[in-house]
Amino acid sequence: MKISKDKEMMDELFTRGVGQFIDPDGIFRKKLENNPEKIVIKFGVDPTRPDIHLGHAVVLRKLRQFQNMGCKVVFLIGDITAQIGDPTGKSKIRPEINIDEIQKNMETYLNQVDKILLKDEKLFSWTMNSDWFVSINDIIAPVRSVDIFKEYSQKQYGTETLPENDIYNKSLNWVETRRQRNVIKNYTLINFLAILRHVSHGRLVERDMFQDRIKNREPIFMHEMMYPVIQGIDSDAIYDIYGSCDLEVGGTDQHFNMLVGREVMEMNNKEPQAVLSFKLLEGTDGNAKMSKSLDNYVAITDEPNDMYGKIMSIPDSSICNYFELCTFTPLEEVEEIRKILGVGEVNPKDLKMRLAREVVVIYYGESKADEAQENFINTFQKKEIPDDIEEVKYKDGDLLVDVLFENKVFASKSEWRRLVEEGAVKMLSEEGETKITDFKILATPGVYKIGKRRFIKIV
RNA sequence: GCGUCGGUGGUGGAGUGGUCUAUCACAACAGACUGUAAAUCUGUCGCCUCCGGGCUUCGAAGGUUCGAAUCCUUCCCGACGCACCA
Repeated sequence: MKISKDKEMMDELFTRGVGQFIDPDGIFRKKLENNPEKIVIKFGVDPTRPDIHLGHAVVLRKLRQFQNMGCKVVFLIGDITAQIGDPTGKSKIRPEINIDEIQKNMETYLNQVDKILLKDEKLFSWTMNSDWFVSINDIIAPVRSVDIFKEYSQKQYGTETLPENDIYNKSLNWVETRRQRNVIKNYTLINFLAILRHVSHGRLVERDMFQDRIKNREPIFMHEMMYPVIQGIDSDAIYDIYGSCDLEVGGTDQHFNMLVGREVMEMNNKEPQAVLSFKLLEGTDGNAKMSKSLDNYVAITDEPNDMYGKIMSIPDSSICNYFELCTFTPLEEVEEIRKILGVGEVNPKDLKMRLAREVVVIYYGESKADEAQENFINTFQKKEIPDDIEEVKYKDGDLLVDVLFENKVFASKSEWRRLVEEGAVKMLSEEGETKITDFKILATPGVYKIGKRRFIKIV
């Protein structure tokens, strides 16, 4: 009985939310069954986007399941690769980001991860790919530029002591941290070229998005083509540092890159990693994938009310996917929901409310979820004033426009003018709503409603 | 290196001397309606305004012109072709 239950769990582990699972001879699965505590799972993290949303959560929640079985999860912070820009999706070259920013982003990221993952030393670790792609020379050399920089700093600050974030100090720091982490390997140009010997041009351009670009006569830059190889080298490095790299997880958009990792490991005579890629969660607008730049995401740090509301705004067609990818609702039940929805005998709104509640429960618990549900019903179904509203201070004689503009409630005064003309701004009181029609009205304390869902309290 | 074509608002993509803040679509925002922040319909969609208007945008910098996104020069970036060949 127990065995069949375990098998069921195992099956779900490799199917729920999964796009593809590559584990040719079942090596990974066998190891998971026999020595889960020896397994190292790699997960690449983008240090430019510190907010974790439900799309990432799909992967993270799966990682947690592996942790529960005793596997170690290693976050790979792609500080170098972030500067390259994964060619997936947009063709834009990403802006350079500096070390401080990465550090800050990673701190926020790792704090949020607490909500889902365990962080014991045995089950969790992280590393950055600058640990093996950057050498000290990259930071302090060429010597000339450092001298120039020193000179400049001294002029700027007028002292002999350099500021804390001075590049020279930074490089010393860097040596320290690097020593602490005890990284063995450095990838030099020679290593890199040796690996590239085994990677053909055809292999790299075969991916759809490059083919599309070629067809559309759009540019493909060399550094973008190298991206999968570099990501593959990461796996190789993790193997060296942690003694193993058994599985890499990521979205289906990462599938190709992760497979290249297998090849790199193979050519270095290592057991290639298994690859588990996840279906992409669509955004709240129902199309494309959830992403911060498209602003169609639900962050796992969103307030319960917000989280609930955002999920309520997904189109009906996304309900089932969300159930599968974002909740613990058993798969048979999800299937049932799919059927019911198809027939149309249930109001999709009710299913969506259940969905929204279940997701909030995962991150905030039952009581908060109930509160959020109640708040939603009150605000949007009964049209009452929500509980917590952003507050903004005013001084006597201030115009309402200025108060709101200075607090960045909207981006320009023209926007305000438009909203007023459209009758979108209302002052709320005991008696009901009063539409504001004069855009030069003086600010008075009270609750204001802008559009359907923005509330501002002036105090 | 030579040649051809191209670089436009959040995105895609029109416009090749005045009527251009720039057609259109998507996104976004608002109003109506509803089953909800879904769908649909309507409107708005550079900034500032004493509502008369003023100011700023079409890769960058100059120039021609009464007037330039549109013409010229130089530069930057890309696609394609030719040449060169380590």
